[in-house]
Amino acid sequence: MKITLRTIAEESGFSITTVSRALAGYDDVNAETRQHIIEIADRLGYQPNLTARHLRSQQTNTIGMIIPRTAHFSDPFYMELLSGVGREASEYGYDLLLSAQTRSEEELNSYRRIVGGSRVDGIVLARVLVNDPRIDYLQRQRYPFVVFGRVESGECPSVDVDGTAGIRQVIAHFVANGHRRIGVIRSSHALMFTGQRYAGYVQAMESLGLPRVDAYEVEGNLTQQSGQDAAARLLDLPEPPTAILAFNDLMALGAMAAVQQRGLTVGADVAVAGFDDISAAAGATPPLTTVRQPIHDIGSRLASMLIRQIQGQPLDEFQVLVKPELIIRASSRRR
Amino acid sequence: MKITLRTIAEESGFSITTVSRALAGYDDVNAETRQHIIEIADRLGYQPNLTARHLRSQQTNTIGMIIPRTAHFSDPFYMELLSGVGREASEYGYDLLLSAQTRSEEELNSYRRIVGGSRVDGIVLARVLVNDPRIDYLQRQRYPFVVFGRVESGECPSVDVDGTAGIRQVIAHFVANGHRRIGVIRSSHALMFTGQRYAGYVQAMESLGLPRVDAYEVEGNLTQQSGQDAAARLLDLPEPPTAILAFNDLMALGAMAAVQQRGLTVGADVAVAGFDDISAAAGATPPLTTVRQPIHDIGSRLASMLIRQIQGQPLDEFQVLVKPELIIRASSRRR
DNA sequence: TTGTAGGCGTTATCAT
DNA sequence: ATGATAACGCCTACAA
Repeated sequence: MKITLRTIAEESGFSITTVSRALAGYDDVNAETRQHIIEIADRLGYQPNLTARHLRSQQTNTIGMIIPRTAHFSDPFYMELLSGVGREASEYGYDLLLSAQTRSEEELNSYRRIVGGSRVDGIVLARVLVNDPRIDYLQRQRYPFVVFGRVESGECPSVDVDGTAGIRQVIAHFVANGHRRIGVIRSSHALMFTGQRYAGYVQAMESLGLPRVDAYEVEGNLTQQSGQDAAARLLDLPEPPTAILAFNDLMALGAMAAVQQRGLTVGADVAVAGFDDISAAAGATPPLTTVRQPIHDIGSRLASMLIRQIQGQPLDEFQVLVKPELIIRASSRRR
Repeated sequence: MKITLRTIAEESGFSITTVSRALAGYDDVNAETRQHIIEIADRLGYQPNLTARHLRSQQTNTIGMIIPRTAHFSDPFYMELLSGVGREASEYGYDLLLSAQTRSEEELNSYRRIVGGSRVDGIVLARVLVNDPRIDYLQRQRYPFVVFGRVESGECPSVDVDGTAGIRQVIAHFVANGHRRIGVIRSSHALMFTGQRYAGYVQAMESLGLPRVDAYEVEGNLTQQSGQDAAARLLDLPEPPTAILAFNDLMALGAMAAVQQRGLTVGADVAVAGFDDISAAAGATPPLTTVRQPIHDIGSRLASMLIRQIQGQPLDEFQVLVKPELIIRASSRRR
């Protein structure tokens, strides 16, 4: 049977009000009374009903993350982000609510349900789209949220990595290693970060005086499989690229698989590089050259920005831009 | 401003009750009335307050996992389990609440808070201890929960891997490769699975006629660092083991590092094997021989068992035992 | 077909 | 120092 304030009130003979205040530590309660009440509460193992408390206080001490169905639950990017967010949230005494769309649900509806339903106090958003309807929605609702990425229109707290600079570094590295035919497996232009990374590609090619070849540019959907398929198309070209740059690590790992499937050696025959530095990147065979974004730390940073915002504290920095770091590993070295 | 049933009631001129029933699809509402109400609800973007609904219905459509502080949030074991649990939960339309202890909190208190506070409808438990106080607590509360692992006393739904058989296979594999001096980095005997895996070790050594040497047996705490330290102690012995078996992959990876730090070659000079097959295992250099437990799938299985239990459906199997599989990779092959 | 009333468990306000 | 009352937003007997 559930122990509520009422149980303790009846057991002790005091009113629910007094019990509530005694347990909350208010000082307008007789010391003996409090003692007595606390004793009973302990004996009965009272735990306040959090749902009721949340309803009453209109806050949940919980922040939320919604995992898109496309990313599945095992996308390492989300998992690392998650671990950073969760870690920091727990420092603040917040719980983390994870929600995935139910089978038939539209993604935006998940947000409506969770946000409109006051299920959490704030939301962490990742993989921002160009003209992201989720952001429109959250802004209109004036709901606390933070973004992994960047939002041009309007201000919302965000942390992003300079994808343009990151990709420029990769291309420069390729070229320094003698590559001139560079293939790109980019992500959809619907994604915000694609534009930034693509700009890095364009800038680098121009400043290095290399022509951009249409056929060297293919699109993947961020999964490993899509990277493998995309790389296969590149390698099937009459004059295939000698270096392949994928816009995330998962696709880069797929590209390595495609290269190896053709009996070619990654690094020696075809250089491959990615973006993210998920933990599988360092462990791959050969280890993957990539642009490191400290996903875990960014997650922590986002969580603390979000919680500060929820608690009405001022943010020291509103839009954080992290410098990415090029991690050169064997996948882009001529053996 | 928040849109509630009341808002719609006022806007439409009907009572809150009628609005509630119209939106819930009850058929004792005039078709026109319903139409009208739905229209207003849509226009205002009404979303039911989930906290209120949960309080009223006494259930949250949420299952919980509590991450122990010792494991941190980035322990790959928990992350993989999490992804399995989350995936399946979303199939059932359940959300997943993650909670870590707050700084000073005892682990059991996290359970008291979440469970006693009716924050979730059920709990997934991992890393069971011998005489686990959490299980005592949950059983006394008659709270729905499932366990990754095994519980001897009493019945609770669980999924476990046959650790004894798994470890026996590893030892047999070592011996078949000519190893006779076998070091073991085991986990604490406070953990339930340690006993099972240790039994596998003892059985294998006896049946193969090898003596167990006290000095070849060291303890780690499941982290990579502890594995590295433990392996260092083994390698410092006058007659160090030629094969090292760690009770989880993270410690095995640490052991590989220790071996390599001494300028020895993993596989050729010292064989190393682990347990779990976390994704980093296949990616390690060299790839790690390990006993595979399908953590992700087990997580899914657990979630579905838990939710069925919550919904009062009968379970087809109560205590599931999964056969583990020995995955032989380069870390245990003589080059 | 619609509305009134009560309660889920908590906390805040206002009397006493 | 203590208690009665109301409210958070929802749902559901029961009454009309």
